[in-house]
Amino acid sequence: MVKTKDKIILAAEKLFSEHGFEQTSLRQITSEADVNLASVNYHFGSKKSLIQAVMARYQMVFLPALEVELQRLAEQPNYTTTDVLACMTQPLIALRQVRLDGPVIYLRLLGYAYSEIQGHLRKFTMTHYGHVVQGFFEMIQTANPHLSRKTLFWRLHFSLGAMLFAQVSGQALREIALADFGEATQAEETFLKLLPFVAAGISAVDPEAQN
Amino acid sequence: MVKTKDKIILAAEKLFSEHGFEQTSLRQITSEADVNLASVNYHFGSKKSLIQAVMARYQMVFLPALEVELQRLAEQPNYTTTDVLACMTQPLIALRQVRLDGPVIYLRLLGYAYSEIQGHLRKFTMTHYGHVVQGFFEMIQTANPHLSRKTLFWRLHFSLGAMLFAQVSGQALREIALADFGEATQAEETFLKLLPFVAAGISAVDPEAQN
DNA sequence: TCACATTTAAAACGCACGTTTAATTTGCAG
DNA sequence: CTGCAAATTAAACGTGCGTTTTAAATGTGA
Repeated sequence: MVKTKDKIILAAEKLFSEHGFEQTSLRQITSEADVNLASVNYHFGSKKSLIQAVMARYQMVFLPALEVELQRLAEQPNYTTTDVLACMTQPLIALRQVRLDGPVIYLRLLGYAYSEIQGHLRKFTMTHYGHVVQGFFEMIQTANPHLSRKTLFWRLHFSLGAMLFAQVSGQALREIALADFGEATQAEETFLKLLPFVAAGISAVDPEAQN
Repeated sequence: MVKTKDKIILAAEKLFSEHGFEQTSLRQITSEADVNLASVNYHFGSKKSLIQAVMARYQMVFLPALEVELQRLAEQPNYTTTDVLACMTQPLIALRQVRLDGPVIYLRLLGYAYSEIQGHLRKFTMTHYGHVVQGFFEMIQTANPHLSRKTLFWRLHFSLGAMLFAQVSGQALREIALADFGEATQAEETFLKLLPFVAAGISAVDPEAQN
């Protein structure tokens, strides 16, 4: 028998990833989960806490796995931007342990988390996994010694934006692509197409560096 | 004497660009504009119509100006991705006619429009200015004959995502950058930093093209 | 089986929102 | 000045939300 708490989590993940956090009401979630409305507040305390619980379930798998991959690469004598970015693929695949469609779900949740409650997720992530994020940044810096920290900071966030937009708008974009020139794109394929784009963007020569 | 309708538009632009469309209530707008709550529905019919009016005011300046720039470049024997992207800078500056801080306002509005009401803005833009968008796409294609339409489609939307994220999260990111390593970034500077990133990402070699 | 803590259930609360109504004020042509 | 349309105002409406309350049902250890 499936516990009420688990039914809520599963339904919340699904609806949050499809429509965003604020656009999803507790009534939709409890209806989808086939549980009573009040049980969310009983088991999680508030909607905000439910959101954090949903995110934490994925973060606690993804970020430690990312840390392992980064440390492995850090032992190499040298590495490229692409190498560092590729460290994310295995941890993403590891999210299948959480849920069969975990990788897709997580990327979408990330997108909504950043675009809706910008500050909260970043604070939570930095508090619990700040050293992983920091390490990632340092390795990108090592792979691109010609770039200033400031330029790198912005380019990493441009990359984040590209990824989040692709995930959140992914379904709509896939439909447009299909209608415009009849080529379908798989959800997982989007992330693979993203990597060379982001890698080239990050490593681009900085025009300002000539100053 | 400033008309009520104009006071509403000015206040709405400001608040929409700061907090997004859905996060901004009509009560906030009418309070900021110092007009009666009901006057929005009297002058614009609905909140949705107000949003469209706000967006249209910028689109009708930006997109025709972009068309002019693109046509000028198209007459050249050849051009690069950067050249095509640079066509956007003058039309952005032209938005100062609409409002002193028009360029910044417009980019932020774009960001929220895409992340909140994804379908609507695209539909509106394509209906009224579809040929401009189409022309932009074709010129990027011409500048990158080695890339498939599918790859180009996704990379252009990655670029859009990078820009929108930078604008919407721009204020928060600027504060983080300042706190993390003490370097301030101007709002207008963000767009300039974006161009080389996006240009390199779009023109990157496509690993899939080897297949 | 009994007593007690845990969990579920139905209903209501208070709040903020976009919108509508109806009355009043304002602007202006004849 | 008069009369009428346009504009403004204050108040209320209906809806959906997250949350709380109170009672009933369920599970559990002695």
